[in-house]
Amino acid sequence: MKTRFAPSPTGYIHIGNVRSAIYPYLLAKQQSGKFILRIEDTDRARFVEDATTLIEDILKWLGLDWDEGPIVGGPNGPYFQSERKAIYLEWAKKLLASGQAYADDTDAETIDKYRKVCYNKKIPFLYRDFRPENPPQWQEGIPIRFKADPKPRKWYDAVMGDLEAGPETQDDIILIKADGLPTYNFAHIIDDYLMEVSYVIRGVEYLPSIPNYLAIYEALGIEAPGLVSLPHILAPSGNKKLGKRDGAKSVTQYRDDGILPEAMLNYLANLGWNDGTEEEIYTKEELIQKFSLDKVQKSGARYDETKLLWMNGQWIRRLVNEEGVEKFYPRTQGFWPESATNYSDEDRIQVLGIIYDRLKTLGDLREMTDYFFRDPQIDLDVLMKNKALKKLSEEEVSGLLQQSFEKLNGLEDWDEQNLQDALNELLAETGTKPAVLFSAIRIAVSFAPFSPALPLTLKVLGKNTSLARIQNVITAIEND
RNA sequence: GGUCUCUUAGUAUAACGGUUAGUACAUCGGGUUUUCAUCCCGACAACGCGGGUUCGACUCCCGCAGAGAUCACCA
Repeated sequence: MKTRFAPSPTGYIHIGNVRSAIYPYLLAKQQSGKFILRIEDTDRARFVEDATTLIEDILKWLGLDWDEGPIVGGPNGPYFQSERKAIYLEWAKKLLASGQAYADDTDAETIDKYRKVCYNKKIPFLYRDFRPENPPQWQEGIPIRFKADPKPRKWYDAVMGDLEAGPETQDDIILIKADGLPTYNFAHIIDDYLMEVSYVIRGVEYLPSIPNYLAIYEALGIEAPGLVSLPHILAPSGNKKLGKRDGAKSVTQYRDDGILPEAMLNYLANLGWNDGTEEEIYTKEELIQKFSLDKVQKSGARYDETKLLWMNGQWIRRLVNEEGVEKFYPRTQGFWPESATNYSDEDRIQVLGIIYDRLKTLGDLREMTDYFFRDPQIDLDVLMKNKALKKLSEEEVSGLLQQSFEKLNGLEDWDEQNLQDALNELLAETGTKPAVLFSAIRIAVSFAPFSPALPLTLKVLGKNTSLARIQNVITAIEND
């Protein structure tokens, strides 16, 4: 079992196209086979300088390590098509020699004329109907065309099932362009053969071209690999496939926003595939074990970022619960607010330990933890207009805070249990409901729209900070 | 227009021809000593249409409709 991911370095990788890396990877690993990365850079006009690095970074981030390809090398390199020019030409010449291909110097305008003739007659345009009678001798600079031998074709697609196509689907396609580089249509066939790829997994947009590929395999006298078509991932709205124009975010962007690779892999693998059970959280290892092409959905699946976010939250909780906060902590590097800069890892781990179950992305840390690292801006309106406090006067709130201050100030050990007990006693002593007392303290200490459970928040804030903040609010009310 | 493909709630999906058509996200409601979230409970909500085959069809067959892909010296 050998599979491949063969992207073109034409820009960033978005969620619409990583899935065609994920499935081949899973399949290869499942069968203890090899996963190849090949860069299809034959289109020089669309070539983007850093795109290859970007592709490599994303695959590494997702944990999709390739066994052969750029960086790691392999027995059938090079793995950049631009470096394989001579190989393609050699194979094209074989076809030329056997009369299964021909040199064709017909210019674009003439071809366009043919096309228009058919268009006006409302008949399908097939270049083979206009095949030049006396093709020139091939020389550099002249494109090479395949000489189609159209016939009914049948093949099996592990996702789509049994497929067939008539002769009208096959035409004289360009094999080698005028610039001497091969077209995708030809290059991938040679590469997959030479690299011994056993399953070619790609998007459905290639499906209409498969009869042509079958014809080329036949002409070359080589066996076709398994041909698999993957349905598109659809944009959130409309019925189009997800693409850059729909604002499809790059995978890099999601990584930088704090999506975990586990969640990304899990979500994408599950979009259009399930193992027949109701399970939907899978580790990479489970995916490798359970994935199968015949359970891949045939229709396009709509991309749903909300579910990705939900799944990311699930993964954050799962990882923290399984391996502990300390082990998870390094992943949060770079996601903390500026105010946390001068705090130690230990301090941040404490905060992470009480806030992680509210995170949807790691990026949420920036918004949700600021008050742990610096004193919040006191805003008495926020305090007094709070749902639970708005019926109280400033004096009453101030009184509550004063009582709380004294009670908490008397605490010897500032730990969760003691804080909880003290708060319970305060409740009895002040004769207020939790909603009132806890809201007052919580807001005084954080001025945040929400925070973790009060005893935990106070504990992590520490005695000095907590008391100082309460005192500051009392003073602010006095001066109001 | 030709060719090919697809069709279960808003979304992703499950259901070897026999189920009150299941699950998850989203939405709405409720519960857990504040808030937000987690967690738990509950509600809403679907077999594109029309024929057949069958005792019985989401499931098999045919037709229709709708949607998508593709018809490059791009991949």
